Amino acid sequence: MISNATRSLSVTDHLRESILSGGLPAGTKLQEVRLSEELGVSRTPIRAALQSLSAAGLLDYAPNRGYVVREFPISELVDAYEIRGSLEGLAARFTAERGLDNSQREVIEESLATGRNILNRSTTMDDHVLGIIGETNAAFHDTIMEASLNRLLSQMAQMSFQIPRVSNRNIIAFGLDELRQRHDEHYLIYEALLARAATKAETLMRDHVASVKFAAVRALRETR
Amino acid sequence: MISNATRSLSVTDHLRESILSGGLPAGTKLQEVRLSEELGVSRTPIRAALQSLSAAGLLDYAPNRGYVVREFPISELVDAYEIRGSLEGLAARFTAERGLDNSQREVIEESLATGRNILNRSTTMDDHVLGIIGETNAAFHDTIMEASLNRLLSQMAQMSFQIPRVSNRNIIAFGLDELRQRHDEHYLIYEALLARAATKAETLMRDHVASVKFAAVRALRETR
DNA sequence: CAATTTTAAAATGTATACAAAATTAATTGA
DNA sequence: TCAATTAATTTTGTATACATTTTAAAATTG
Repeated sequence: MISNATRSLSVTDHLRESILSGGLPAGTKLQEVRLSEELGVSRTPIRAALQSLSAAGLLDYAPNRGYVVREFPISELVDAYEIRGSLEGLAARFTAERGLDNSQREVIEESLATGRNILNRSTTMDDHVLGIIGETNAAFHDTIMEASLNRLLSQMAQMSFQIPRVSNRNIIAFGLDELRQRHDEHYLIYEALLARAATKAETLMRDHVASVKFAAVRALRETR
Repeated sequence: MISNATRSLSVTDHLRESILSGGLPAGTKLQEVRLSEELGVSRTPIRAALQSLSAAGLLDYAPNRGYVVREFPISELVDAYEIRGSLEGLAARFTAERGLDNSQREVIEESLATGRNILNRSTTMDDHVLGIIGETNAAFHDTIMEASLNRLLSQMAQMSFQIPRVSNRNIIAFGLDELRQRHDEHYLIYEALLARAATKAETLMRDHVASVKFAAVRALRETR
């Protein structure tokens, strides 16, 4: 199990992981005693975790009836990308208005350089490449979200990432060329941020996420 | 205390109310024993409530250090309206795409009629008028959010309402004429929804919320 | 036999006791 | 006196026992 400050937090991480990975499919009833026996802790941290995941939107809850892994209809999953586009667009706008500090610029520039390097060198798309791209992509998006200086926005973005398959780290496996296009868009967004062009940054970011959405929808169609 | 299915839920409602009303100002440390004595319940439901409000973004939490009522900088409050605008805009678009069912149309039409009536009859703005307008306004916005058929979106909108003073029920007290303008915008939005004009509905809704934002910002400036 | 009621089992909600961590107070030593 | 350390207190985290509600199984009745 993931190690954390408290058992409650560990259990929360563990269960979230199980749900997002599909180990606990939608509809699964999560019973406190069963889980406490399985994970070797008392009901107290289990209850805390269930409540937390319910607030995060991963579980359905009814008083006196407990928690159930909630269903994620495909339509909602597609919508989640639209929502992410709007939220990250807003984040880009706020960040353009407020500016990036030195350390934030550094992080973004490093993510751009690392991404550029691996995309130039690679001819095939293995797990290594996907892993690196996933990290640099997340660093880019997370930094902009952080620089927007808005907790509500960050919290909401966090929520949208808790929808299975909607995340900045899980790169949808489209071709290298497409990956390069997405990376070029990062450059353009960064330029707009440096130029403090708020509306442009917002539009570019929204369109960028929309492109990712198209790939995700295509991937979804193919796997089913 | 508010009556609910469980003590945990009652305590949650009670504390939320206290925070949003300003009874528990930002920075207040919420200690479990103290609250449990004050509210006459054990620590268990108190802990559940604190966790829930923390997930909702009203409290800051640190392991082994407890919960503190979080600060809401004015800038974040203004941003919250931008976020609301985007989210409700998306809701309008999804609803236009998916359509309203009969009962939803009924609710909206009744809210429009009730609002029209009271705005035509009234010459001054007392608490009665504000109460009715608040209700009809909330009914209008809530119904569209519900009709968007997207849980993530609804959940996020719910979050933005938990920021003090950002809510569809708390009408910012601008003049009757302005209230009439806002009400006319409701009509236009409803028309766009009926015509299934997705982009138009989204734009109208976003602009509508932006207008409310301007009034809110103005009101904030005056009260400080 | 089917439908309803009653009863038993199991699950969630709450209180409380104990453990561990953090905070505060007291003590020690320079 | 002041800093660092230690001890005491307070606060949060966890386990467990009991209460209440829900769910299921069994019994009853028409």
